[in-house]
Amino acid sequence: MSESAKPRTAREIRSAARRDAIIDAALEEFSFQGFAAARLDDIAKRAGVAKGTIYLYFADKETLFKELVRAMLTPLIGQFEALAKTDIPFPLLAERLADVAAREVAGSRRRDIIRLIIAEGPRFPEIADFYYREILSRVFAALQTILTRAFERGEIRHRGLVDFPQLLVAPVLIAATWSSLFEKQAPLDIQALLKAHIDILLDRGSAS
Amino acid sequence: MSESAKPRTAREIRSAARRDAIIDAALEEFSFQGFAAARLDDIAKRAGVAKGTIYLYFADKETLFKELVRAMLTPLIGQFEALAKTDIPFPLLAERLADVAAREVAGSRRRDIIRLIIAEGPRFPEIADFYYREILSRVFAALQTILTRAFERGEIRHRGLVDFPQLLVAPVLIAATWSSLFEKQAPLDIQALLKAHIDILLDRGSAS
Amino acid sequence: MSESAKPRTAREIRSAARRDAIIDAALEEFSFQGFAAARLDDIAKRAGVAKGTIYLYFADKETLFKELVRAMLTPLIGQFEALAKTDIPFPLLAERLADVAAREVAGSRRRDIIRLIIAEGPRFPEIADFYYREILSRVFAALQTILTRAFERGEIRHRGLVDFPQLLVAPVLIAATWSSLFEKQAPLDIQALLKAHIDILLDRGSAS
Amino acid sequence: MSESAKPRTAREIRSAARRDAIIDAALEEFSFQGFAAARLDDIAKRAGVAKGTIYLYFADKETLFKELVRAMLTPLIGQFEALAKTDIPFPLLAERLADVAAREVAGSRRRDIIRLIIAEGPRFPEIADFYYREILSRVFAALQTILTRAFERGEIRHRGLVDFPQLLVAPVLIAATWSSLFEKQAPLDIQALLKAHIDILLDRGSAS
DNA sequence: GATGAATGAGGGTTCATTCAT
DNA sequence: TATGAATGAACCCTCATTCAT
Repeated sequence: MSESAKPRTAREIRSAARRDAIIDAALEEFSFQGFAAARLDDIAKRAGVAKGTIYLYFADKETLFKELVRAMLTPLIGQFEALAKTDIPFPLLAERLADVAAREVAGSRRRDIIRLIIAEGPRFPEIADFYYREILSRVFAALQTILTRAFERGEIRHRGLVDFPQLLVAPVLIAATWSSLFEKQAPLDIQALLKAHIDILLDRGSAS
Repeated sequence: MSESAKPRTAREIRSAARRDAIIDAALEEFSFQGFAAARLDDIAKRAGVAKGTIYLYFADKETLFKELVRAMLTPLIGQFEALAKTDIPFPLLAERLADVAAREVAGSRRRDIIRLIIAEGPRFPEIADFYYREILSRVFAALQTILTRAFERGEIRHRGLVDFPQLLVAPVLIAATWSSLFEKQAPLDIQALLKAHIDILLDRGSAS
Repeated sequence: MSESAKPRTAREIRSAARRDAIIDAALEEFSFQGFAAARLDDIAKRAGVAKGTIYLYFADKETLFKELVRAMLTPLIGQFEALAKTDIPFPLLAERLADVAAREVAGSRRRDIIRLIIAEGPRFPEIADFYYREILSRVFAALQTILTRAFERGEIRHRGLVDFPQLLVAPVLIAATWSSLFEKQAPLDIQALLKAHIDILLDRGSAS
Repeated sequence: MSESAKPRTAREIRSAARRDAIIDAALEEFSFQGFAAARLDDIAKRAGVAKGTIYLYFADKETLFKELVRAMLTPLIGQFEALAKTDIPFPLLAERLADVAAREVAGSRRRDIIRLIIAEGPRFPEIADFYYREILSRVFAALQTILTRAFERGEIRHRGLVDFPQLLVAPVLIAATWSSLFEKQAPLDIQALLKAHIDILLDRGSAS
């Protein structure tokens, strides 16, 4: 989870493990309670460390929050950009993207990060900034490449998708929030939802 | 804004106005700060009343929050269900819905309520419950009626949309959150986004 | 103790009384514990208020400390400058000053303030600044006037006293700190000490 | 700086050096911050040792503080008592004392110890006790011998000085605190101040 | 009803002290 | 011996809630 160079000594390994444990616990607490309501006491307890220990790894609550977001999102982007570079037919690519999205979204942790960013973004402009700069802008740049190519090849029929790649990912966002909030009331089959989405975009499997 | 029976006496009118002022102020503060970080002091100041006055209208902070969500959402639903009952062609209906959504979404207040529900839902299951029961389930029931009819009439070509009405509204959600978080970094033309969405669903304006 | 205009309404009177009670309690705690070791909890308890109440009157611990010093010292200076303006013979004036000093010094409160300034001055340059600007510089200006006049009249025989008025007040300082620290080990007769000091300066009562 | 028997082995020498380094660092930190506000972390850093190392040499923070005071003051007294035993004329002796005082006072370290004792005395009665017993009482005993002899020889004309040796040292105290607190606002010529003091006591250099 | 001073529990943060390495 | 990561008690400050006016 930590993006820095692999630690070598026993102490460094334990230290990195602790840092990760704190980040994990923080994700759990922050995403359930929100930033303000989460208590460092609870995070410490969940991470199995003393309250003061958190301050050996993070300057304060806010820094912990920002590091958490950074740690969760950074690994995503490389994986995604790699996928964008492959020159496979769009229908195949779309299905792979849907697969990854469904798994990443279903994996409760990443879904909660998305919720956290939506929830706390206005109060932490740096978070929104970071997220836009490091993640969104790169994701959308890659998407635009993919979609332009697909449109030129005739794999998709609508310019609108090229202009608004948001339309491609919108169902992922709704799936993430829906399953986060209404799982109890009305569970959602994310895989099927995304499949239907792709079918519509590719205009296949229609009608009868 | 208050949904209760119209007040009659001068005192009742003043009282209702105060209640509304508090709710308005609360929306402003809650949606920017989140529930936990918002301060009753600030809400009172913004509403132009003393801190203690809030307790004459709401039992406590949590109750104020729930009443706020209820007050903001309840008026929406009637308006929406009325629209669903009209038997106009789907393309026309879709455009009207997009129009309403764009305006309601652009109107910062409602967009912030959506963000609030996403943010605080997990900590206030009653809010999520209420929202699902009173709003979402009714919205989706209406949508299903509309979409089924449209599908049977051949106005839309994909069953998937009938099974997952979420796909119809997903762009509204992404427009709401995007404009709430990234207006500064990359403003979004919501009207154009929704128009492109409808064009894709109706398979019109495609290609060249 | 508060230097502001006399409060009039019942609430204002109670409010001013509370402020004074807090200042009194703070003096007690700060002068015994020092700034860092003093606990707001103890100050509140001693003042008979809740911890939070202190923050209604003072922005934080540091402000309370500064206000305390200001409140204790400000009333002193006027009284002293008035004395300096009277044109009585120096020997008489010196005795009156000694009297005031002995009483103010013996009055444990002022003596503790002096100790506090000595103790915390280096860490609170603003305190040292304020003390020098508002108190010391004015005291020494007045003293210089007094001593110059006395020297010209032949009431004192040494220029050195005019150049270093500190020599006039040095015994007051030592009396204050001595009685604050070593009362138990070796009580000091402050009145007699100051009388001996004046006798030396005036070169009277010498030898047998 | 350590008063214990000279260490012999290499290890003992290193150990004694460390102890001294810690004491030096502690003096610096304690005298600037006061006992409560000084941080062992900073002392360790300044001494160039790890935090835990301090506990190998001192039981706890309070013990370190007391040892520090003891270590700084003990060497003073021997030097002073030696001076008292010499049978030189009082005017000469007084000038030598003034010289020593000016140098010891100007040397920031000792001056800060004085400030520390004044500041922390009430909270550490043992410190005040120790200081009175080991230093003050012996200093004043020696002074009384000196002053009695000087008075009997006619070198000074006032009994008061014999009864209150404090009057002899008061200017040293004021010089120490003044230069510690108000160097910036109004620097003090300590040598000249003490010279003027002696001139007054010896009744020389008077008038024009 | 309306006010806002007062309360005090709660949480973020610091730091003396310990102890495994 | 020496280290410094880890601990957790303690303290400043905030803020939801109460209540006398």
